Amino acid sequence: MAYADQYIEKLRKSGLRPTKQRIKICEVLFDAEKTFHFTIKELVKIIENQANIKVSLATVYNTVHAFIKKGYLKEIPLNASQSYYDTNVSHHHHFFDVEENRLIDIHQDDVDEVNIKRTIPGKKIRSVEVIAKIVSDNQSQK
Amino acid sequence: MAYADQYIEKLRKSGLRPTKQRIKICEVLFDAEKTFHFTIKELVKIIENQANIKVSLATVYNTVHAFIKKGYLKEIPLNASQSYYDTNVSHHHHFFDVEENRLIDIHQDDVDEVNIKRTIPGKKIRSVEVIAKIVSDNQSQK
DNA sequence: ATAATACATTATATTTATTCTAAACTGTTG
DNA sequence: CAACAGTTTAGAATAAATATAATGTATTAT
Ligand SMILES: [Mn+2]
Ligand SMILES: [Mn+2]
Ligand SMILES: [Zn+2]
Ligand SMILES: [Zn+2]
Repeated sequence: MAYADQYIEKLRKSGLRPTKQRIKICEVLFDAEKTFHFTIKELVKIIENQANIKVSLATVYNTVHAFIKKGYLKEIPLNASQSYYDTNVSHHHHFFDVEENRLIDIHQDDVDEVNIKRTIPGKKIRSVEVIAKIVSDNQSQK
Repeated sequence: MAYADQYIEKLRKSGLRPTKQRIKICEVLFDAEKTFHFTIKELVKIIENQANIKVSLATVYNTVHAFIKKGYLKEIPLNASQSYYDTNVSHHHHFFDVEENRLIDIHQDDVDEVNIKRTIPGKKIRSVEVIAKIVSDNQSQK
């Protein structure tokens, strides 16, 4: 548990006390070498599989929302039935594989700056996100 | 009810019989001079306000989904709690006013073609959508 | 360290969007 | 018009998300 201090700091900065449930959540979210996308249900399953401790749904939701508010996680709206979350909080875009229901990151560098030639009076742009839906390329013809 | 024939045709092409409930739904959706965005709840309210007939939630959901499948409506994912729908089925993008929870169309012409310099083997892009979140521009300084 | 306090966890209940069910009803076809 | 296929509907079921409130734990004060 070498990284525990970082998690404690993250929790404290989010206004949360470092309890063992929350530290476990941090381990799963921020210990991975790679960032990843998840649903709450998947996150709970990961925690259950790799930990001996029990974490209630309410705690997971509360902690995830605190991290979103603080910018340690991002929420990605894809469909109405369920939220997707992202441990990659850098500015980036996504492919969404509609057949496999899977998100794939597109680095900001891999998309030319999106130039919107229209403004709304009294409003400013806070963020711009691109979602490219992808499907199997069944080029069986020819 | 001059446009009824068009609605009947739209329904038939969607594989639906033209019942009076469905024609009423079409009137609300496709009679407007302008396209608009709506939630199911809002659509039901509009129907209730302007019609003498009763339409059940199940019928509204089923009809909306049939139209989406046929391409007469588009679904716009914005948050996990509720789906937004769009009667503008042309290729376009959106501002989303996060304070007022309101969608605003951005014509395709108002956004330079989004150039994604990355591909996924075996997959092809079906659609590309841009969502720009906007907030109040409180330029009280200076 | 101990006690007091504030905050956290949890099981459970609630809310709400969406989907399902099955009985009554309606459009279509011959 | 009869027969059939498809439709509407109220209400039930489902499932994500949030709220509640009793119990437990980290922190702070003593
Ligand atoms: Mn949604
Ligand atoms: Mn839901
Ligand atoms: Zn991502
Ligand atoms: Zn639109």
